[in-house]
Amino acid sequence: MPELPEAETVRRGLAEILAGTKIEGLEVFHPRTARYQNGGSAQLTQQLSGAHLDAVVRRGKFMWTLTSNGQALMMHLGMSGQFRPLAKQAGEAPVRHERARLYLSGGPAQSLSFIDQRTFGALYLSPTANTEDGAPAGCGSDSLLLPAGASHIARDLLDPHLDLVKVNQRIRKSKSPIKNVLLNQSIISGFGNIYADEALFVAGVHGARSASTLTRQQVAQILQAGIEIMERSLSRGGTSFDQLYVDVNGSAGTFADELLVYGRAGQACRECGHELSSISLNKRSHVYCANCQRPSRNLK
DNA sequence: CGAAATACCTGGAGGC
DNA sequence: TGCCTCCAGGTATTTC
Ligand SMILES: [Zn+2]
Repeated sequence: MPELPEAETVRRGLAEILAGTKIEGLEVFHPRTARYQNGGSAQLTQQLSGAHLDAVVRRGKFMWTLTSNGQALMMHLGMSGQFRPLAKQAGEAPVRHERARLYLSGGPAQSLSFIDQRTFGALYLSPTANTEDGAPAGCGSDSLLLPAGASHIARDLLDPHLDLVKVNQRIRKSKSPIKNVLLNQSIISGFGNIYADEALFVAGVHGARSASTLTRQQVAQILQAGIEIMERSLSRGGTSFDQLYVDVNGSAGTFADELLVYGRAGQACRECGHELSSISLNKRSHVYCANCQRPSRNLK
């Protein structure tokens, strides 16, 4: 499931494939992939044809590239999106789960396939505006132009312009379970179910605890754990838990075997040996160690 | 406004 | 072997 490290791995691959190229054509094989596009796949195809592409930028799990018509081409992986340069010719039948295909010139790839089993991913054009804080919109470019489609997304933990002090305060204003707050992309972006569980475990905080009951130091520990885990995962190409995630070369990430709690319910805690528990939080599973992560207060 | 519930989608896994 | 139900999850939308 693509979260920040997986999105950044893909962004780096996409940057080499897309930056400086021209879109010669576009085919959309599944209308849901263009569901956020005004006018749907017909408009997307029409407006992208002939467009020149700039750098590939990422904020949280949202990626985009600025186009020569003044918009941003948004590219979101959803939970199973993959971008693959498969050297397809126009008219060639789509491969399994291929939802859209770009035809390119001026770069290393003649085509780029968007493959997305669960169709939670999306391609669409969005207008842009300068960031309010005057800093670059995201990772991958110095441009301040932030797409409207990502304007509600907070800066992420690997963004040098993230204000950790303000984020810490904002998190502790919420009475919601801390894990729900971490998953709220308008407060802090980049976390998904995997890295939220991992960061909470490392910080020794139970995900069901109300964020407002946590100390500034505890929230700082969670955020610092998130930074370190995401950086380590990124250095290993991300987490390929179930093969739905691969990079632009089709390679899986290798961080899955370093996960401490995600997907390990019922197994022994790698810190203390206690059997890991799982509860439902926000309709998502939360795996934790009842010994290392106390529901109320915690002293390790 | 914040926050919670709901819908979307597909295929793997498990029960019978 | 086939059919059924449950589960996974990022995000936009709806509801309160
Ligand atoms: Zn433990």
